Amino acid sequence: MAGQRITEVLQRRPDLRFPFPENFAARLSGRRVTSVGRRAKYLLVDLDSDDVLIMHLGMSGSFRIEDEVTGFFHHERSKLAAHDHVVFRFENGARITYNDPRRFGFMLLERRADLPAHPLFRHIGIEPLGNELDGALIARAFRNKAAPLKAALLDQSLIAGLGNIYVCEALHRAGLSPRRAAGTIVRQDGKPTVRANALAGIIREVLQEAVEAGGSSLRDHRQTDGALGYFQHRFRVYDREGEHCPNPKCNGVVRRIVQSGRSTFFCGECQR
DNA sequence: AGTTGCACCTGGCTGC
DNA sequence: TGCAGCCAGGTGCAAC
Repeated sequence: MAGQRITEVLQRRPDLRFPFPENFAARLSGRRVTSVGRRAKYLLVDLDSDDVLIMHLGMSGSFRIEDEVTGFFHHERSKLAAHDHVVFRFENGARITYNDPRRFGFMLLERRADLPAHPLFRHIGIEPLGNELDGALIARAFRNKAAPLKAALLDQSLIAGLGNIYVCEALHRAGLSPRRAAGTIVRQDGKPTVRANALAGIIREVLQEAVEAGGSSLRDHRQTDGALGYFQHRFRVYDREGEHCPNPKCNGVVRRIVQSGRSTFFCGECQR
């Protein structure tokens, strides 16, 4: 998308999770994309109109990118699949289609200058792959927190971008129980501990490995070029209920429990 | 203020 | 083969 001009936008229903903005297609058509970025799990597409297209994939959203030069759609221009909700066409002939069976994703348009104060972003925490994440940050964020570590790590207002899979994986690697109160891995005075420092490093490590592996293909996740991600083969606990704990020094079995309505996979033996 | 639970949807899988 | 029940990568919001 970056650098390309949007020639046409097809919006096939009035809403996803939220209603589309007024005149959505018209505000995008003819605009050039100046840059593409991300904040937490929100995709940010900057336009030369000073609007920003904010997109979120929810649980089941995906983009299909078809290049007129190499793809087949040149000959099947109008072929749309079930749950194809938005189609962007570009000056260079490429087409990007947003598909989302559950429609938990959304698209919004906001003025660039309004983003920092926008309700979606105002309370968003730090980027886990940025420079701010370290033991000291975790110490500050988790100090006096009674909520379980699982909930604290999923809380986007503390660290922005960790989802259910990567929280489970990070806690296993760190040897920390998802049920332990978050405040118990930091000192009363808010100074970092060995555990907090280690957890910060492990969070980075898990995310970097997952990105390098192209993400985790559960049912239908693909990279934008259609390739499958393969981080799911490196899961140590996620979706591995009943399997032996992969920690070679541990005789435990991976368990599944439910915390705040979400599945948590962990080993009760080596995660304390 | 901090937490929890529900709601939003469709589809895939399991077990009867 | 059909159908009910459960589960799924997320997060805004109402209710405690």
